[in-house]
Amino acid sequence: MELASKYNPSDVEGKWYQYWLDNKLFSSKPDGREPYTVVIPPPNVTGVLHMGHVLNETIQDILVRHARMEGKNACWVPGTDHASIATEAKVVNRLAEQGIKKSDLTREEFLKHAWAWTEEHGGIILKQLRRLGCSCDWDRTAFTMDATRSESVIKVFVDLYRKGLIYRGVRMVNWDPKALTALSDEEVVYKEEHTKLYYMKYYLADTVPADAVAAEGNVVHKDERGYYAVVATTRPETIMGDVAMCINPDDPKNQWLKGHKVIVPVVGRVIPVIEDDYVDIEFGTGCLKVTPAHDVNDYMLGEKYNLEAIDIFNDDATLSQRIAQAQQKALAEAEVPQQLVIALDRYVGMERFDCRRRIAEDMTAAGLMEKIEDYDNKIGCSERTGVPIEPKLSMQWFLKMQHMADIALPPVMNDDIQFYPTKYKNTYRHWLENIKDWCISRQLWWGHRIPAWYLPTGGFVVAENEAEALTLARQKSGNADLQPADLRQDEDALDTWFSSWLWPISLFDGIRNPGNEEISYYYPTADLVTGPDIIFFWVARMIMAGYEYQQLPPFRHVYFTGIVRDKLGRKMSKSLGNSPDPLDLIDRFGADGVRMGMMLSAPAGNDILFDESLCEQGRNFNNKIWNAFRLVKGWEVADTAQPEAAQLATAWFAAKLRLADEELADDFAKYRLSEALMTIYRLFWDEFSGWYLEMVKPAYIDGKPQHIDRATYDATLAFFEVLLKMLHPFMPFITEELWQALYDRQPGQSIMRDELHMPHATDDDRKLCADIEGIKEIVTAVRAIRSQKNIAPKQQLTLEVVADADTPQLPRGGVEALMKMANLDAVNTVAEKSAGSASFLIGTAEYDVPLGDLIDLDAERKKLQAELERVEGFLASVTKKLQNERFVQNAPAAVVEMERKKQADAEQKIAALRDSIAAL
RNA sequence: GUCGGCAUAGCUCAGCUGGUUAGAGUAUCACCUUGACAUGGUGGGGGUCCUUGGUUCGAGUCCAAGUGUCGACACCA
Repeated sequence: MELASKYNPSDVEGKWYQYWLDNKLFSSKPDGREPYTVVIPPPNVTGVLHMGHVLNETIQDILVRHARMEGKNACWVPGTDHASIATEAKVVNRLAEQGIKKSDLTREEFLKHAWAWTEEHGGIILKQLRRLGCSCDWDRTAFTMDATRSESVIKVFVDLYRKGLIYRGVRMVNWDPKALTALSDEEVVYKEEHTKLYYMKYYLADTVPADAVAAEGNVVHKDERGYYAVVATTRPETIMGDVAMCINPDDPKNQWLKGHKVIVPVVGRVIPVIEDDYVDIEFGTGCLKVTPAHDVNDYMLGEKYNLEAIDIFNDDATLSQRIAQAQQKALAEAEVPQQLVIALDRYVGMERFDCRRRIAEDMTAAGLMEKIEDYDNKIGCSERTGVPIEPKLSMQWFLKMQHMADIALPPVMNDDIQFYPTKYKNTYRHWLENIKDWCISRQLWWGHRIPAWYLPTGGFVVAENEAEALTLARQKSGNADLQPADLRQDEDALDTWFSSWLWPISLFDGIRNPGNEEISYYYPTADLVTGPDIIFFWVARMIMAGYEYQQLPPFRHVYFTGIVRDKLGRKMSKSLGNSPDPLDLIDRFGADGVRMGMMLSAPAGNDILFDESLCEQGRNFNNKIWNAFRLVKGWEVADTAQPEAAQLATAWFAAKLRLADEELADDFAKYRLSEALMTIYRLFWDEFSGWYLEMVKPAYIDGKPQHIDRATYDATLAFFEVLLKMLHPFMPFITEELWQALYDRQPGQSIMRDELHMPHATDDDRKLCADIEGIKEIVTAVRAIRSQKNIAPKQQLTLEVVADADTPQLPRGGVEALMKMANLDAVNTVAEKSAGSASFLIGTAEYDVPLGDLIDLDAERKKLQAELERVEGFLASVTKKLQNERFVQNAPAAVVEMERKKQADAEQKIAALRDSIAAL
């Protein structure tokens, strides 16, 4: 078999993926084995693969393939999310490009377009996951809006409503004026902005007695128009909704305002001054304008003091006609100076930020603005559309969360569900302890429509379908003649997360069909791999749903990945253009190379600084494996006796593999996947290729490679197979390719199903590995001498072992191995080191290499002198420790003993070094 | 503002319940066009473990304060 000297991933990756699919190697059915279940965090149905996915999906695939090779029944369920608001926004945009406005379409027409878009773009990302090698059970592919999932969502809504956990009511919600929908608190992100703080004049509407004004501590404003209070705000346009001014009753500056009335500038409405200790005396002037319709805290004040809420905006955050009406009403009720009033008609229909600019200008011109200052503020914006949200009073559906928090907090706190890294337990607890009700209705069409029907006479019923709704409606209204057409279904859809919180259950049909074989077998799932940014959106809510509907956690472990950043630490983003296209990377480095590049620096929970050079490292590793394979498969086998060196090498490497397996098991148990990969990387590159293969490799005689003995050959292939299996979860493609080529395989066989079970390592294994480490140290020392003296690797040298009671006995075959690895012609035991030789110490054992003319006495002396100084320094620190009585008294005997040994060894080394220097 | 994480080689990070004058990968330097692999081999250099105190016989590791940095949450109109 002729093999190219370079591994070419594109030749093999597509081939083996198809092979895995053809042979149904990813598919899982309940059986007697232990299940290992992972549900994918469903990507947006119309999304495309980005680096964050690559990280996330690679980790899942590693865990799944690892479990599969342990003999578990691994089941990784893929699927996509309908992403209500994001997808609807995309569809609206696309329609806009075609000149179609959403408002011109009926719900049915719009949904037709949305489904068309979904079918056109849906599933692209799932295809891309195949390029990455993901071993999902594709027959199970689900969608949050497919029939099973949709029915599950509706069933849960009805159930929660009937339990009294879902209610409908008017509340202050986060309104997205671009998407024209309410949002949950979690969908609001705060952005730092440079804004202005406007100080506006609110003139007194009545007379203040002179003594009240004169009282000490008051800060009084007065101009030719009279007395006025100053109110600071970032949103001057909202004065149109002002219904009160509020001061802190203990604020000395504003005592004179108590019990009076002020005039809202521009608007002309006369409003009372109320008192509440909510107001911060230190902020601004201590005077707060109260606009209950447009601020959460003002809403609270409005409730408390029974104030009217004047909604000044339309749904798209343009100024409503209502402001003009309210002004007319106000002006009719009280007489106010003309100069304080501007007719509000001019602002009607204006966009909110235009209005802010205009009203600030108008007020300044009218002398109603005291001053304007720069101000840094954090503005709540819609996570999806990016526009500032508008607090708005609105009728919505809510889920009561206290009960959910009560069932979801304990299991995480007591580690029934384990978080990696554990720091997220704090974040989780904090959120659950301060939880608010979840606004679950969205003014969108793309999503699960709320199963509530309104009766013609008022009131509503909640039911799983129209027929059931009709029955309930007839009962409720007492009108047995009620017809379907008399009922009107709620127009709103549910929050996307109201379907994804059921994902681990609904994927196994556990909502519609409780206790079925699949849900009983696969649930709880094993590991969830996701980003900490959706800990509240998704993780916490899945835990709630899990306990509410299965009385069990949805998963046992949560692995939080970090954010993928570029090598400068910047978040990858489209606008920065610093995000590589994963498919392009796969084309260039192979999927295995990209997976390795991703995993090399991805400790759980830390952000990862992604650098293409890591993929290059992955590709190089592939090439290394490939070439090791070429070497081994190129050997010609003969039935000759196994050399002692090879006997030793095979025994050693077998032990090494057992030890490595234990290390890997530990890494996997702790989810330290990048460390596991690094362990295998070094095992393959350094130990196997660098040491083992070099030890057993047949020599060349007269330019011809010798044959290898069968025992060594067989052992080597077996080692290779174990290494491939260890590596398979990380690099599925090359390991399959080589596993298939290593031995004759039956059709349909795969490394994926070739379980890896290693015997435990023993103390003998550890001893043998330590012995080999000793040999490696000697080899390295001889190589260093070559390097320093510029002696060609081909030139043979002689090693002398200075015999001594402490000189370690090399294991059988050790000398032979040593000679081969260090290219020695002999290893002689001597009583005294030769003159003109370079010497070195391994532990306390002394070795030297006679160099004849090549010896540079000066350099040698310098080297030995430096070493002597180092050891003397070391000895000094050890001796100091041992002279400290308190150390000898207090430290454990074993520690003291070890220090004594170090002292003795150091002394011995020093003596040997002095001898060597003298001998020069 | 409240809470939390992190700070170790140029870079990215290990370093477990304190106990060899601190390790890996990568980068860098020197040498090597050897017969699996130059996407390679061999060897080398590189660290006041953020600062200051404390506990201890002993601190990279534990405690406190500070500095820097990142994040979560809460926000002042």
